Amino acid sequence: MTTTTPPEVPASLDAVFAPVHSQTAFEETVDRLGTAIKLGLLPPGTRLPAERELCARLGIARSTLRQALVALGQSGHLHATRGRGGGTFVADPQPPAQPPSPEVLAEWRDVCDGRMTVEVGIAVLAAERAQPAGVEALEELVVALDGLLDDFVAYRPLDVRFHVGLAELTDSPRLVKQMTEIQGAMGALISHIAHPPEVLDSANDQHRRLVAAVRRHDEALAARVMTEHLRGTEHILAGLLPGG
Amino acid sequence: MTTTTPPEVPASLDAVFAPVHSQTAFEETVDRLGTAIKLGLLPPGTRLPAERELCARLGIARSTLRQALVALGQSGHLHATRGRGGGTFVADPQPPAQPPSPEVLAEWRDVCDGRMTVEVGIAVLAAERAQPAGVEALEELVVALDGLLDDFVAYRPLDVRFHVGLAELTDSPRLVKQMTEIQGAMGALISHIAHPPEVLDSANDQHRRLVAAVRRHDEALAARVMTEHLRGTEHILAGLLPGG
DNA sequence: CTTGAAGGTTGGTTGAGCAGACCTTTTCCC
DNA sequence: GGGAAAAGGTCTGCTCAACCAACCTTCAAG
Repeated sequence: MTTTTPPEVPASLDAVFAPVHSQTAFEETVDRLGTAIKLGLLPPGTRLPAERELCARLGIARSTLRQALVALGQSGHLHATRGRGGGTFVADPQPPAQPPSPEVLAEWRDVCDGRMTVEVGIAVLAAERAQPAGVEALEELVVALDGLLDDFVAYRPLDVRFHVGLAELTDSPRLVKQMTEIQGAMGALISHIAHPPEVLDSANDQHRRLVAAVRRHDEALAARVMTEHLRGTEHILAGLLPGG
Repeated sequence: MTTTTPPEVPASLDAVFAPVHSQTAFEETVDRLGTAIKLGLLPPGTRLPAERELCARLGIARSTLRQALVALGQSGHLHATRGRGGGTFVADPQPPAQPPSPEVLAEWRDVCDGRMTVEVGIAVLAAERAQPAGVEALEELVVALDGLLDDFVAYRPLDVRFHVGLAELTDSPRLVKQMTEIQGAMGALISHIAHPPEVLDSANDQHRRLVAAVRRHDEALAARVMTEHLRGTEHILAGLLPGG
């Protein structure tokens, strides 16, 4: 046995030893359904599958699912009616969005960085693989968005659909999931800032150019337009939030 | 009340209702430490912090941490010595890597797609923000890698360091975490395929060009080189794995 | 006005995780 | 040589999330 001291763990590996946060089934369920509702993936009035079916699909016990449904009911996002023909429905109208918590605000730059990489990477991959059918669906969304420039509450769900739709062009479940997650994180940030029609008009113009680049399989252009598109939001946030 | 049937959930939202998999603290700990070891972030011989300190850092009970340490000990990745001056050490040498499971193989394309977006996005952001000091660290890694072209087992950990180092240039904890995760997923795929020196030489040449692009803040070029770099691995995998 | 499909309720069981005290081994240092 | 200190190893009891399996209540379709 030598007397050399063994190498200790360097400080650069803090990430490995960061606190673990074991997410319970209840928490993940609330999170998944909650973000899907807030993003407009489950529009107001939608009827969820019956509890007995849903808990089977989610792979959790019905009691656990009910905890989540009750929580989302108390926050006003869901309501349930009993008896035959009843069910659990997405509330219409939805409750007003909560202002972002200090923790969310503290890491807004990190969220934007995550969005930048995910969206740019997806834009490139989508440009590489896009099929005409998928591109046309996006073009329809762009047209629809043009009619909603003065109503951000209506604009936003379609905007989410556009970005998720872009991810779907990559034909990769993992990327679709990442996109919805990052859009959910962004939603908490941008739902409380003003979006004048000029801004949305400019944003949708970028959508249009992005679709054109994707259709032509121009990956570099798609990346550039997407960068510009996201930078717009970042600049607005930088002007309004701390640390900007 | 009208008689219009409420909108049901469309089939396109399967992702929202996919099974939840509540990860326990034990599982996440094994996963975190295990991948850090397998990636070489914790090199053989490294001494981990004492159990009492580590469980505090991880925010879990000592008994839970010990479960994880015991598990990693049984798989041969860790070994512990008792008494003053003892501790828990990363095993040297490490046990041979396990062949990838069928589940991992089944989704290898999805993993590669995830890697493509994460790495390309990070390359762009790194090119935008890189500081000279960080770039120099990467250049040193490239030089070191040049000397290991005929020894993949030694090459790989430094390769991981290179890519994680690139992520660190973005100064975003979230992106560093994503990079380590995707590298861990890749490790399971590529540790069992042949890597002749010519391939590694070519790969490291791409590293070199990537660093040059990052140093010059040439985002488009960085994206292009990174795409080429990753495509190399994909082609090799496509030739060896099902569904290629 | 029955019946079936839906949400709502209850109680018991299991197991992960926690807390903390205690034991054993080994080395450092007076 | 003999503590004292520092490390891993063990044990016990508690809490609470999650599960399971019934059973109850409501109410619209037929």
